[in-house]
Amino acid sequence: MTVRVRYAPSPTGLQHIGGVRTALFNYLFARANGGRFVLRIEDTDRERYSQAALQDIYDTFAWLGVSWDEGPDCGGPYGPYFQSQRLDRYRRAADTLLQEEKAYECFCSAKRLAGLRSEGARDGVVGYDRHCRALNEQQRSSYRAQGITPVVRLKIPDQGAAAFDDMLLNTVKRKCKDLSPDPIILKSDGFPTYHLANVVDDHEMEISHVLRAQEWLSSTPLHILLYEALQYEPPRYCHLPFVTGKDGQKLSKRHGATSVIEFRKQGYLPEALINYIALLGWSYDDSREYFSLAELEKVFSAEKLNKAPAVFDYKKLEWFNGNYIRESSDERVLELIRPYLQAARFIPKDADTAEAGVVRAAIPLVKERLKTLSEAPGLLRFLFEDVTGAYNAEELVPKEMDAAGTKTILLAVRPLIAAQDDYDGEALEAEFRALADRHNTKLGNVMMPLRVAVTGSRSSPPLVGSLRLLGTERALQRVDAAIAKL
RNA sequence: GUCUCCUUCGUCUAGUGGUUAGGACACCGGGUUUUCAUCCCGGCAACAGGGGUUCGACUCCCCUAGGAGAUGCCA
Repeated sequence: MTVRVRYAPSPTGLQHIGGVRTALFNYLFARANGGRFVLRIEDTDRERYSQAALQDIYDTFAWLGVSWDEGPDCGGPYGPYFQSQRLDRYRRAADTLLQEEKAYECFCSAKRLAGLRSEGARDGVVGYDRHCRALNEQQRSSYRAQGITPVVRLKIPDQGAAAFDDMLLNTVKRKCKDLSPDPIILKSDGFPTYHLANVVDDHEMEISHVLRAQEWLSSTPLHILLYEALQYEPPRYCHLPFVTGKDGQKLSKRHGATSVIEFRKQGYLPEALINYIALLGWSYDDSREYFSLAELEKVFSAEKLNKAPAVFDYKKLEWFNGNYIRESSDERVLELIRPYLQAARFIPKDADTAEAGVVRAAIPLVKERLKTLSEAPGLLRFLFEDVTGAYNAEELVPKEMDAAGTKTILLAVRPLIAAQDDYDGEALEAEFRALADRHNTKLGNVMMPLRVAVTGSRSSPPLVGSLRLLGTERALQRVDAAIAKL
């Protein structure tokens, strides 16, 4: 059987970690099994539809490097891939069900339904009371004459059960009486609900496997009933566990960033996100966890999926990100951090400027210190801004020294720097060492005051390299400013 | 309330009847180092609880507890 899977997002918000993981697993499943990956836009909710959200779907996956074989942007033999352009098919399916009396029209007002819900909440009874199921043709005409457009509800049998075989959960069986009574499948605006639309489309698009989040598990029996009523063959289902925050609840804003675009803005690399997300509910073996997308496409297997929910660990993502930054070429890191430095107004928008040259030279100094790209401006600030106001005199003074001693050291360091022009790293360091010896102190007690003076912070990129990037003139100014503070 | 799913270190997980229960992140300690970071070494730390089945259970079954999800003219 040809594997055909789909990712079916609804363009109502930004692509978030959970959705992207579902998409990734579908994509990997298709790739690993020589199948096709389809993007289908489920834009049946006109209230929440957003053009920006649609664009975000395209942007997110382009950035991640995940592409589909068929979709609204690239076409394919099973189009259209916007559900809003497939309304006739849903209508036809609903009409068939109506004709065969497997569904019925319902004229209940939103108000009546809301009343039902609040009564239900009080009495512990939930769901529609099937009021319109008993309507006769005369009553229906009368409602229609009043200008009420009906919705279509599926008749859930009160006997029997719906069962399916989940790839992860094995046999799942639900009694019909435990299903929500007679759910709406076609709304009064002529649009289908998710239930009808996904069944019709998965069938027509010949989707073989549906990997989706476990939040759908409880409505899958309903979908099975729909497949039976429509006399379609259902696909193979695989309900993926949730991605949660630290508190075990569905990942949401209060846990931190959730949309991919936010991670992107914060300076995460796509390969880090892909690698980390792939490991949320999936594993390869007992030791390997470092994978490129291309490698995942080869080794992904649904048998290794986990059925327990996974907590999203921001720290581990950071660790992956730091690794991928370190593994990147200096040239790439330069390109990656450029926008951040531009946003900080450290370098102009033009690509090749003197400032860009300095940044290029700084990459080796900062690369292994970056967990996210957005940390770059902080590490390099001293190269672009005067930092003499960023610290106070106490920070200049090492623990085992006093202000006077520190001043002496800085005064002694000054001519060493003044004499530099090529900044031979080893030579300068040797001179600092000699100076420390002469003053009967540790190298650190020479370096720390100088570091604070030059970079404005007790932690910085390697000092000698930083001095070289700063240049003699500015370095001396800062040493003088530090001396003045003491 | 009802229905359902889930349960191995703090976190992600390996494990499919016999293991000193392995790895990674985090954390702690040590080393390298001019700070920070990288890197290296080491440490802490788990089978939710109770019953079975079995010569033997983390692994199979049942119950309990805890967590989560669904219960929309949203997906």
